[in-house]
Amino acid sequence: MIRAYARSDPATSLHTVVAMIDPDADRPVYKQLADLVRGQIERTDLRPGQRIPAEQFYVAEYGISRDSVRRAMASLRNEGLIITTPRGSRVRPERHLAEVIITPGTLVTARMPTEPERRLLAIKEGVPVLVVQRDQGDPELFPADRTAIRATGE
Amino acid sequence: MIRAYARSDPATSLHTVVAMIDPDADRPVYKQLADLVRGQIERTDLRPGQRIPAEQFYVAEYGISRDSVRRAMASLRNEGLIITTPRGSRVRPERHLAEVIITPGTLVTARMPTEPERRLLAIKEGVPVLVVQRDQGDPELFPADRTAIRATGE
DNA sequence: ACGTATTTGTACGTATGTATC
DNA sequence: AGATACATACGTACAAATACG
Repeated sequence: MIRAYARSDPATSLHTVVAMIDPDADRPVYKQLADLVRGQIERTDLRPGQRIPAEQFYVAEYGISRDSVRRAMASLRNEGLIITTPRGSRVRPERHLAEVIITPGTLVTARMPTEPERRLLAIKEGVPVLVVQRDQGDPELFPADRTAIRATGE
Repeated sequence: MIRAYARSDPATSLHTVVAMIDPDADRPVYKQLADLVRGQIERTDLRPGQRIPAEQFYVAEYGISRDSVRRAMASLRNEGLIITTPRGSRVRPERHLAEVIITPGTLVTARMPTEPERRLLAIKEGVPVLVVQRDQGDPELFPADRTAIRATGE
């Protein structure tokens, strides 16, 4: 259960329900914040491409440490839900997937790229690679945020 | 380039080449350590299933902070290279993949599971899910460390 | 059964660097 | 130049889980 309190803004007379974070809960603070922001993304309260509040916002809003905020954001990055740059974080934009055709016999797996592979292939955190092993040759790697695999009859 | 120094152990008369970490290098300390351990895993100096030294070992060995060690290990976890429990970390054991057969038309993508999905499906950090979208029905999820997709003619 | 040691997990603090607006 | 925001890196403290004597 997510705790909340109601807040009124005297300037706008708007009432807002603000989720709370309970430092004494069983779930760690940083996971509570991750859950909260993940929920906002899944409900599209935060839409693809939209800016996510700065770390300091969450520090001030919930009275938690920057460390906890950063660990929450790291979780969301690793889930592929947000993208972070030194200018801030955004909800990951909608994916446009190019299709790669595979023929019968082809084997497909997925794994996370190593950090050097990420740099080499310009892959963001939280994005797996599809590993396509065709009958003979070496496995080919495709970033999963740009690629879908389509099976054909021949 | 990884810097190193030679060390002699008077008790055993063994000479060892020990990699070093340069706090003044362009590459961050924690990435240098991640590179170092990743290399040991790729060269199978550290084998699948084998115990990885405790955080304190790296703190003492390289004179870096626990924070840096933990961030290096977090990187390797997110790359799916190691598994960490409250008792320590190990090189991820060899995968045994069950094959899932797909017929022509089927679409396959991959993404990282959310943290709640991970708990639900008992998926470890650094393991993507394969998303199999058959002609009609809902997408099915398969943990990529237990599943390979095989395309067939019909 | 019980305490102890080991190891990772969480959470706070501080400081400084870097990139961008 | 200054403000903003994230990145790195050091420190501390205590909690939780597990293995062992």
